[in-house]
Amino acid sequence: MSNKQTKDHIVEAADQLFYEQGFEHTSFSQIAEAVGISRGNFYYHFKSKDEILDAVINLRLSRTASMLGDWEIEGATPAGRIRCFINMLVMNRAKIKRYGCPVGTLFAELAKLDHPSKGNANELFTLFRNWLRRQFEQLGCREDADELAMHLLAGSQGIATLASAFQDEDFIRSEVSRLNEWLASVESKNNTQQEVF
Amino acid sequence: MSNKQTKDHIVEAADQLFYEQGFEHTSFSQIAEAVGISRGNFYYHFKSKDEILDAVINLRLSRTASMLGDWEIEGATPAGRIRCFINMLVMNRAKIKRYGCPVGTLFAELAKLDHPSKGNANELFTLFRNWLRRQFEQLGCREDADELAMHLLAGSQGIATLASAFQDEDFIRSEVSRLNEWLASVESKNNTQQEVF
DNA sequence: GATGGAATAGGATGGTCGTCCTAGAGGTTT
DNA sequence: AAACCTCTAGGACGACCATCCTATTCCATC
Repeated sequence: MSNKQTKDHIVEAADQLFYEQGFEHTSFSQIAEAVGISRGNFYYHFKSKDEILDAVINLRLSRTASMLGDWEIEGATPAGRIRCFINMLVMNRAKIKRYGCPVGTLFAELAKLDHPSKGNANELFTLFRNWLRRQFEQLGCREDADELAMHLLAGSQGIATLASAFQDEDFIRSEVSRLNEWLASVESKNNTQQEVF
Repeated sequence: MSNKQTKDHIVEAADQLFYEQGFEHTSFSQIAEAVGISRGNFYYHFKSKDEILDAVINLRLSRTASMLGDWEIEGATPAGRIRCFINMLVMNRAKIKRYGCPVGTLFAELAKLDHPSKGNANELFTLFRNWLRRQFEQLGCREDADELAMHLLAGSQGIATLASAFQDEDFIRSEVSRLNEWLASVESKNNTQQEVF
């Protein structure tokens, strides 16, 4: 099936270009050039540019889901799993510095365009939010689990934004150690007095 | 001088539209319609769309600078002035929810486009960063003033991003009280033992 | 009232975009 | 070998965009 292969190539090329240049600013010609096929041939595989966007979002959703699945195994404890999330910032620091967070920047663009797929893109955030919430619940923070998840998610978004703005990878490192210390304090507060702020 | 007035009207209309829809997605026709002038007449006042963008950024820079000047008067203490910054999130919560942070979203878009004015837009961040750094210095945090300023700036960016993504104004409120408590802890740590974490 | 520059209107232009259409290449089935 | 389906190429189309051009209006100055 060269059909499936070409379709996947298109989605992967679009995924990368949308990340680097944004959705609106990426044209069919650019994707075609990246894949090595003709412009008009797109419409055999996709009905519209929006359909490619949805495919890209679905690709990112499934990749994110499998990454979260890996972390479930990698991290021995709930706190260790949350640290996997935090470490993602350091792992991807070079790309974050250049292009920002793929989740945050895509959502921001689609929100400005008021694009129909805005909601789909938001599922990426929800995926992380729910996963983090479950980890905090397992940590014993039943009441505040979702609030802690949101706080951590917001922290990572802010770090990515400023690291990109000031072209500063060291900032990522220092904020990540800050987050790790915060996580440790949440852990200890919860272990000792079962009360998490 | 109806000249100056028209020019200002263009910049103000562009400022608003760029915020609501993004720079690239806003066309001359839309700005013209908002101002009530003809499309072709733009080029008497501005040589290009990029020139309008620069004028918009300068407008935002001067407005921001005057706002920071106001806070110098409003806030009796350095901590009070920093609280002015934090409270901005609550004051503008409705617009942040709809369109995100004007500074962060503009920079994110220009960064993706790799636009020449990316650096100018970044000056907005620098304005806040330096102002906050000075406040933390006056608070007694000489060593860590810039780091604290960046941390707070990142916090506000993350809050704006997630509030917009999840359409949640309450999240802004809860994170703002978190920030205020954080600020109080920075204050007390610095007053009592001259050591700021 | 005549003159001239400031300001405006609106059509023309060239380019790019997403989309559509059609001809045909390649390989499988009958 | 003929019919057929999958896939591809590449040009055509209409819309929109930023930009440019030119005729015209407005208004102050003489």
